Order: sequence, then C-alpha cells, then structure tokens
Amino acid sequence: MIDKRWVRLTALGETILAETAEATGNVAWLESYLQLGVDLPRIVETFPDDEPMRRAVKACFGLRLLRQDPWECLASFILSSTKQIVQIQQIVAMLCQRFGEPVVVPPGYSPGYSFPAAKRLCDCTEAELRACKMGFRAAYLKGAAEMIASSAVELSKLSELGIGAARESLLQLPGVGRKIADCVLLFAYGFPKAFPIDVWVMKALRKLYFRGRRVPLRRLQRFSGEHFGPFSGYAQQYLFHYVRRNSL
DNA sequence: CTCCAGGCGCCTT
DNA sequence: AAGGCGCATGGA
Repeated sequence: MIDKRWVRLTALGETILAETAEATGNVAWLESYLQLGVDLPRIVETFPDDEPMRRAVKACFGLRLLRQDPWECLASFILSSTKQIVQIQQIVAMLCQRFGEPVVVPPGYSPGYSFPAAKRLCDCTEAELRACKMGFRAAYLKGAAEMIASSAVELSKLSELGIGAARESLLQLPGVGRKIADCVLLFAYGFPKAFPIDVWVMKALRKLYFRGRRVPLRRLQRFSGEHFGPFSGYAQQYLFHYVRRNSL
C-alpha cells in the first residue's frame, strides 16, 4: 500500500514492474516513493574510502532509500521500540485493518486498508490501541496522534526547516527520541545527514571503527556526522543492512 | 523458565 | 550530563 493505492512491485532485471489495482494517470507518486530520480552511484561515491564502507557497499549493492509518508513513518517507528520487525509489521497491519480505510484491491486479493490518519487514531481509546498488541506504546501513539491532529507539530512544514529545527519539532512528540526522530528525518523527509543510531548501527560503528570498544552515544553521533560525508544517512543504511545480514 | 527485541521517559548520581 | 531501569508483548 502506497498512500491509498494498492501496488505490486516486481523486479524484472534492470526494470521494475508496477501493477496497481486502479488505473493511475501519472506515476509521480510512485517515482517519489521509490526515489527514482536519485543518482545512487553519485551518492556512493561520496562515502569515505575505507575498508568497512567498501565491504558494506559491496554487500548491499544497489541499496536505495524510499520516501515514505511522514505520519505513517513516524507512527510506525513509535511502535518499533524494543520490538522485532515482524511484530512491528503485525501491529501496523492490525492498526490498518481496524482503523484504516478500505482500499481497492485487484480481484481475488485479500482486502487492503490504508494507514489510519492521526485524526482517526486520536479518537481511539488507549484500550483500543492496546488491543493491537502495542503495549505501553499505546499512550505514546495516542499522544503523538493528538499533537499531529491539533497541529501542535505540523508535519507538512518540517521539510521547510533545516535538519536541526525539524528534529527539535519531532522530539516534542511523546515516544519520540533521537533515534526515531532521525528515522523520520531520513525516511520521510530525505534529510541526507540524518543518521539513526540503533543497536545494530551501534554495534557496527563500534566493531568497524572503534575496535569493538564501548563508545558513548554522543561520540558516535559526532563521529557519524564528521566521517560519512554529505549523505551519511545513506551510509547508515549500508552499514545497517551489512551488519544485519552478517549478524556481527 | 529466562532472555531479549530497529527506545523512550523518568529517576538517580 | 551521563547512566540505570521499567515498560507490554510474544517468540526463541
């Protein structure tokens, strides 16, 4: 589901086949989501020429970032803390099914639902949200939904700000700390210097650049900003998927 | 049974 | 400013 459209993507060698449930006049929305205008080789070129980055780029050749909807991205990451990825997917699926809007799907496919708007979720009780198995994150999600719906934080205006000011805005939301804020800045707004440091990236940085020593988070953040260049967020993704595949 | 999973918020030093 | 701990839930 992209926005409120059902899409099936298939890799066909060098091209991507996209099938939609309904006719779609122009495909700007899809080009934006897939970031087809991004010149990946130009970006990879800016990475530091050191051994860890060379290995990560080789291991994840062709890895790209998507451009996701800000609210969907934010809400999903609020639900992500100390959860495994499969469980996050289950929670999000349940949220969509219960509170999203039905979307048109091709004949023979199971029903699909959009990601529920902030306004819809702040009308839910915390108990209804907890019923989607999100546990203590329910209060965070509801609180964040209220602030978005009331425009206490205006997601649509963050792209006009610099990364620092945009991050400060996101940090006002309950359940949003530095890591989640940086995920939203990178995946939904495309700030190329946003560098989320989760447990995996922390492991990667320690092992690959600090001889496995324990390093304060502050120092890792400073290092990430200085070492990986103008597209450090992309570098982060290469490192992340590299360590996850090799379970370092 | 215990441990832990793409953190955050709050309470201690 | 920095470090420790609890928080729901489910699976290994």
